[in-house]
Amino acid sequence: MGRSPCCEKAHTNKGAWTKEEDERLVAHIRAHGEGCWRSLPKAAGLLRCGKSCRLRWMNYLRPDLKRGNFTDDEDELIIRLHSLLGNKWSLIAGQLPGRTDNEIKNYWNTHIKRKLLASGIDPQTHRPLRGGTEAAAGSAAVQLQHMTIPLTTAAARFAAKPPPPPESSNDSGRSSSGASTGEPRCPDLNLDLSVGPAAAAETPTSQPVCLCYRLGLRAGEACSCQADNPGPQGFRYFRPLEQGQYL
DNA sequence: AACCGTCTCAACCGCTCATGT
DNA sequence: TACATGAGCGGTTGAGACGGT
Repeated sequence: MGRSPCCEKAHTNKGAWTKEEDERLVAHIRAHGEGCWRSLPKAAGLLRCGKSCRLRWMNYLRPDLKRGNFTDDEDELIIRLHSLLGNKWSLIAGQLPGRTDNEIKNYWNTHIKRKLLASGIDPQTHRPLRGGTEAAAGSAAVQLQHMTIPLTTAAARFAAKPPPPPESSNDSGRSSSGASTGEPRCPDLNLDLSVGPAAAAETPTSQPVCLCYRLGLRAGEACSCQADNPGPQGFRYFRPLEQGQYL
């Protein structure tokens, strides 16, 4: 028995949103706030699936969205984060204020992927492509060397986590996040594994800490975790793993 | 001007995860 | 513990924009 559909498909609109629908959605969220997406369409008088409303709000209508082209800094950050996290677009988006996972995913697929390929870098593994020209490989090496990011051992292990054994990945659609080659992701990246000053001073590796924090982001700076409220209600903990232990 | 191929990106789909009962 | 439900994620699709011929 499959799960029930998220909405009554027969009575919902699909496709592009109209201006009126946008206005209704924005007005409703301004009045009642985000959340309870399932019941929102009815409450807002929209013939849309709750999922569709959420997506429209998150990706297009949210007032804090940054529109326009990606900057070079954003490009570089996306590449760095992708080399660490793979296709975890929501995690990557979390480090880019005003950008959405969908936007970053699209940008990656349409621009960055091509840019990396042109530089002789495999966009999935972030390693030089086999059979590439020496010049391409050389430029790849330069770029990889440039991708030095302060990382803790925990985050580095996260980045270098080997893929699950084939028998455990019966999931057809979700196995493409990064290294599918059987090798650890970007094992020869020049990752600076030294603990950043703040993290070194305040977060010994035995303590659970926010991943954003370990990536060098302070609270309020892209990271939405609450630095002044540590604990399960504040940080989303990322506990460092023991040697040989993987997520 | 018309056609065609390519590109972009908003939106959808199917799935997993998190949470409540 | 098992199940139901809602939220969120990542891959994919398709309509419209754009550029070349």
